[in-house]
Amino acid sequence: MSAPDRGWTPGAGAGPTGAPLVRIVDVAAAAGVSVATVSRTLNGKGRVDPVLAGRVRDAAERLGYRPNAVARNLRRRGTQVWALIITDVNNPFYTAVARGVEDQASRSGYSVLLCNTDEDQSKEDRYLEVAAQERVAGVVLAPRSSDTDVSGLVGSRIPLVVVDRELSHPADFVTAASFEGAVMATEHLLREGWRRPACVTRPADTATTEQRRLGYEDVMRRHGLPPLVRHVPFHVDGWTEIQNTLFSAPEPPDALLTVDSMLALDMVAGLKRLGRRIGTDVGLIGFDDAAWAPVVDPPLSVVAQPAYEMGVAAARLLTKRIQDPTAAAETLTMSTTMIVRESSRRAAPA
Amino acid sequence: MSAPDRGWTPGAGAGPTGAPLVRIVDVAAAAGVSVATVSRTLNGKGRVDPVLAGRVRDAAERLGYRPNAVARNLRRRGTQVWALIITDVNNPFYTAVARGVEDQASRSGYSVLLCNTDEDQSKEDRYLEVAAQERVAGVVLAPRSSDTDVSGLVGSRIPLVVVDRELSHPADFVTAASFEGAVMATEHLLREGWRRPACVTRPADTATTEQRRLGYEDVMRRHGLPPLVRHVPFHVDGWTEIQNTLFSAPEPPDALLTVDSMLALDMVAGLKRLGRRIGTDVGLIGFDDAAWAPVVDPPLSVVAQPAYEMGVAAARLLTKRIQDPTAAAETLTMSTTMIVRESSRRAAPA
DNA sequence: CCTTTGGCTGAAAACGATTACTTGGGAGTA
DNA sequence: TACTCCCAAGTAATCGTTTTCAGCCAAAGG
Repeated sequence: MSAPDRGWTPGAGAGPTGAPLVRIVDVAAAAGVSVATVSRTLNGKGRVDPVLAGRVRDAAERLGYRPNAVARNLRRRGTQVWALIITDVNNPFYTAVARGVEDQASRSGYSVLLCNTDEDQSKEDRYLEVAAQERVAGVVLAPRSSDTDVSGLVGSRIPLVVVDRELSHPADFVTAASFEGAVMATEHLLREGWRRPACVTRPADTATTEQRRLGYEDVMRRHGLPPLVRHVPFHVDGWTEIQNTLFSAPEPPDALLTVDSMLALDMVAGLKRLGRRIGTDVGLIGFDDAAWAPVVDPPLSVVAQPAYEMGVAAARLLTKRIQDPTAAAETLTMSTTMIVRESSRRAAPA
Repeated sequence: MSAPDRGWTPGAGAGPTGAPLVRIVDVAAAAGVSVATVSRTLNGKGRVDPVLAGRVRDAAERLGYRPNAVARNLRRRGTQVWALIITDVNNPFYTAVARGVEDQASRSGYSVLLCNTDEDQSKEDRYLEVAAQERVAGVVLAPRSSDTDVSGLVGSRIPLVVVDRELSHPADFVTAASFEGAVMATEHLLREGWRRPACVTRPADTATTEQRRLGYEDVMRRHGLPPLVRHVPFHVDGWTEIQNTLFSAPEPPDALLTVDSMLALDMVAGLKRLGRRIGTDVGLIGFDDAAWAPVVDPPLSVVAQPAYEMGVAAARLLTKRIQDPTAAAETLTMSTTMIVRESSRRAAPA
């Protein structure tokens, strides 16, 4: 039998538009074989006569056949695609994670689709739903908050690895030692002689930045100093808030610990506008070693996270999880390192 | 009729693993209606008795039914998903474009999946193939080079909008006035009194950066000056190359025009290491107004592109293209603006 | 009281691949 | 020669939806 007549013959000078796509039956007809043989040839499964295989490959080539992955995924009940859901493509930490995930994924034969939630709960919900309904092979998620609802993924039995921020739902989890990093940073500031370091952090439902705040407060308490903390929303110039509160108070801070690199950038710009010299009048240390950290004025001290390696680790866990969905959930905490540049050193006033 | 027996009853205390997913037939059986009625209810198409609709929604909720989008896409012959293929997630220009595309897409009811090709031809090929086979509703592509092969998309009749870099294949195209931007920047450098500005650009098959080089050379020629050009590969520290060539020559340049923000960063770091004072010994101006540009030492002059707006425009064109695949291809060139800070001003030596 | 109309409902046919199962022919053995 | 056995190729079931189409029932009109 040949393909059902669609009033159109493949390759016979089809019009500029509206010509139907070529399907496997068209290839089969053109090669004079059955669809099964075409499928087996193109997928390299089962034995097929070299002569027929040649005819099939010729026909496929000639007609410009492009298998419909949607149909294939339906039949195979699975894809070779992961979704990586992050909260901010502008944050170099997450893009570094993304590259790690991507590199490791392609070694295992998966493609990675990146979804940017922009710290917006409704966008995150939407992407989680898309991932669940499109039945991706797995998801790497940096959740907006620990209450992010992953029931869609769970309901669709989609393997999940959480990265950076903890989730209340149990799952494989890759993170960095945020608390310890903040402890290092705060102790460093005090050692340098700063007297009133403050912590500029993100909303309290962001797990990782809370760890950093807690690390800061822990050190302050041990030194008998009153903690100074401000929570700054995403998507605003953090400096405005800080200037109106901390720097308008009778006793302003003399140093700042920021929990991510965008906040650090806001502080550098703001302090400059206010005429405060960083490293002399005010100490500053941030999280994440962005590419620009060494060249700002003055070079920025940071607590660095192994972002790329975290991505690789997350991808490895996801591969394992796909192979064995029943294994117990693992948590991987990678260590942070402090990179001291000039912004946190206490220089003598000129 | 009820669902074919799979040896498992939905909601009847299924085991921890391996329990099949809930399908539409399961919902239909539980609600005592046909699958057609379930589909109509859940999609809000056609009239359905409120009582039955209630039973359906109850059953769907109770069983945790999650429609299989793969099957739906197959039947509907289409998705609500776009692919956005960019060459570098670490480049703030592209992430700004991505946010523009994303915002506009979601206004039109599409979800955007981001693919990062890392300036790697094989990765780009892979993602184009995935997009073509997965039959996404449309693609926004920032091509690696003008020879990027989009025949897969064309063959699968997938609407395409090209952004930033031109493609030899005809398609809707959104770009910025690179040539004019480079002309502005070069004339500005000469006006400030720099005598030997050089151009640090990317490989010659990158359309946009070539435009910038040409703009630079055009000005140099008009001023009767010999052009100084170096092409720097992606993924390397651009400075090494520049130091070993331009700055090892008998007559080194006294100013640099870089064609993207990562190159500018490399130059700032490198010139510092070499002990050259930017704005005094050497002038510097880059492309793209990255968030860090105002806070490096000294603040970086740039030619800014309206990246976010370019993304929005690309998304608009794609929506139009999807509605009318036959319309003539459009090209949109958005203007660039020069932001002069200190790095390009010629300060008197201290 | 019968017929027409209109609106819901359900049965079944797509969608386009993969793959289990069937079939037929050739080779090998008794 | 006849009977197995094996292997490649083809037939048809399947994946889980959406959507066409036919049928049924109730209401309305003649």
